[in-house]
Amino acid sequence: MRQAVSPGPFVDVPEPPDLPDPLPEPDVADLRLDRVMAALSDPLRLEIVRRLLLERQEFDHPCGWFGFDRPKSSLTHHFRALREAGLIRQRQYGLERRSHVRVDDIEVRFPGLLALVASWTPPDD
Amino acid sequence: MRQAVSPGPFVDVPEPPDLPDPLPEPDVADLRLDRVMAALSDPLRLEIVRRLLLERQEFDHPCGWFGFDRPKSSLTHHFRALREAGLIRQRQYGLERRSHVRVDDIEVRFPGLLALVASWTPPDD
DNA sequence: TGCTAAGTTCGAGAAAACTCGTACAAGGAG
DNA sequence: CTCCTTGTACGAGTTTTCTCGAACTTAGCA
Repeated sequence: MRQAVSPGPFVDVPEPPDLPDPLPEPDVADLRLDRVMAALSDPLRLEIVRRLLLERQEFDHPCGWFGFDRPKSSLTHHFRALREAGLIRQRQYGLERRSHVRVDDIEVRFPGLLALVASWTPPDD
Repeated sequence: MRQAVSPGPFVDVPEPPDLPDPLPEPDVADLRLDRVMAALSDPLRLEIVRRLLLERQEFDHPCGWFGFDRPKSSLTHHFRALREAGLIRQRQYGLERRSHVRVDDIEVRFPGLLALVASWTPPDD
């Protein structure tokens, strides 16, 4: 069923059971294109989603895995923006809060969008 | 050649020669995904692009054709945001300034993006 | 019992975007 | 010329977003 829903290049990695509950996030039916676009209008957030897509075979990545040179409170802000727009799902593992892209959900509602993000390259200026 | 570049459902309507020069706009190579996303993060602008796509067989549409109940200065603001992001091209015809989506350019740089906008429906709240 | 590490919450300052009124420019019809 | 229409430019007020420091929370470990 999962593959039938998302025939594109992005397929969710199957997850082991008994995971911690996801943090609050919008339901698939409540995803809004304008909100998603706004979340993806920031270069740092584009980079977060891009790298989550490229290295998605690894398990969910904690906030510090990206190596951004920003204060932790700034990162919290941007990850929350992505989660509240519905682009990523976050779960708490002990101290870490790990994230992954909601590939199936986004692909169903906005097919092809993640491919654009995956092929994005950060501006070099 | 044009069809080879853009095999998707969006193909530019051929334009008659001797058109007025377009207003200043970014070159195709300078289109930035984050800028385009920011331009499409506003519901009114999404609606503008959507309706330009749906009724693109008609000729370019002037600002007032949409019938938005907003001050003219607000509309100027939003149309300029779309043009500066590279989503629309604007030409001056006498008094009117007519707009159309840069379908080929966007489709080449961000394939599939316009399909998402075309199938968007404005929020009903 | 502390100590460290990951990340949050709060709040404030700065920057950007949105909205709109007003004044202005310029084409077209009479 | 005069009036009407389409739309711009400017500027101010408001709202949103971004950014970051400081204090706090919690898990794991020695």
